[in-house]
Amino acid sequence: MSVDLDAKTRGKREETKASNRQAIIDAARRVFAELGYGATTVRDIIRATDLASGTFYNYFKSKEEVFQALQDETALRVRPRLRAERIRARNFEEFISGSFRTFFDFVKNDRTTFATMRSNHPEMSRVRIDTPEVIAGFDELRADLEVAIENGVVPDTDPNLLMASIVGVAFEVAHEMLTRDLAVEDTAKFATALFLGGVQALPKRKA
Amino acid sequence: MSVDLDAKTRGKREETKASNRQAIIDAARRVFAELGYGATTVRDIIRATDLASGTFYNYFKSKEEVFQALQDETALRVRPRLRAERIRARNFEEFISGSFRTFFDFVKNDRTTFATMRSNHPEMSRVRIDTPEVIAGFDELRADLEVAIENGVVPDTDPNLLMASIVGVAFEVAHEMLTRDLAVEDTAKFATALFLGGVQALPKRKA
DNA sequence: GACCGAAAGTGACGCCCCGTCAACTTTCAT
DNA sequence: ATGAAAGTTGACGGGGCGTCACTTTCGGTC
Repeated sequence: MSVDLDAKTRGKREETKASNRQAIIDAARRVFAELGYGATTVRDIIRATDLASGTFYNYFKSKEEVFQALQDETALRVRPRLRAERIRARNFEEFISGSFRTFFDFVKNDRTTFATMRSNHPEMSRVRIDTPEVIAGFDELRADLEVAIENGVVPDTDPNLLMASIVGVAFEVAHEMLTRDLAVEDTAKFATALFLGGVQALPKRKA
Repeated sequence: MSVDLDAKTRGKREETKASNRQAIIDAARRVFAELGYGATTVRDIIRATDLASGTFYNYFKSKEEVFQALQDETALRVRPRLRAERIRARNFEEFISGSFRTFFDFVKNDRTTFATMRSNHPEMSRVRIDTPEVIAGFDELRADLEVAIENGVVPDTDPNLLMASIVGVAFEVAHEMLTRDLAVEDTAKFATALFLGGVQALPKRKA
């Protein structure tokens, strides 16, 4: 149905264009997961599809760019959940705890994505890439933090530093959670307590 | 003098061995800084010395391995400073604030190293690699945290989660500090306040 | 339905990097 | 002085890179 609809709506041209792009992204996801980001080549990716090597470059400039597309796909799945959680929150505690719980839950249920997101060489290095979609997600978070500050729920502190702290803790603690197979709930409680206690003590923002 | 001494002590053999190794590491530092980690090749590094390509492989297996050596050199410079600061600390507040101040100070005065440490593709991705020396530094920190917990200065919480949080905040906030050219003192105050306030609220460790 | 121009796919090509290895040079102990 | 061990060298086969001339596919026009 939807294929027919797509075909009629977009024509065969656009149709295969979209499906080729997705085929490359899907192949990349598989290959990255298997070989690790550093070890995989554009050739590995294209070999995992039924396209020719030249075709790859009609869609992406490099493996970095496919990787970014993958990141964006991931961010696109997580962002709405985080946003929903923040909207539901009735105070700063729910804001923080809901965000951490949602993020850790995603990480736990999607280890592979998170691992690919973080690791170049398995077990050895960790990477985090900021793509437009990821940046947009961070901006959204910062905007909400600023609202919390305006409402006096959070002291008038530097929202960017606060955001950086939250992000740093989220990623690093998530890694620890996976390494030691901790429960999402406990991990979220830890991170939440740290920030709820800590935020009250933060220094006032400078002029 | 020291060259002669070295020559006599170790013989010409060991002498040039050490100097070749260092030449490669130094070249790597320059090339990484100029091209970024991802873009540099083993050939780029070896071309920046007066050695032949084959010689590289007598010293390192890959560019990853040189990179690790660089990381270790960095860790070797920072660790003693952090350790000294921790030993000087007379309570948990000094422990935390001294560590953050020292680390941020290092980052500020050594932007290039930190940038190379963190970035593959300038402005886009960030990487942190755990080499033996880095891991040893973390272990040291965790051991001191455990002592603080035993002494009752810090609640009986999970030291690994606490360490992950500190590390996450340290790196992420340092990045923010560089990006916006914040003062070391202010940045350290922020991070310190967050943890001093937060630590008291942390959940008790599970059995 | 035949025709044509544009869009997309193809894979061979030239370039460079990879890690190895046989030949060569240097060191050092005798 | 000499020979064996340690270390250096760069050429080599294998492969990935990004490009480009050529082919195929699509869709609008008559």
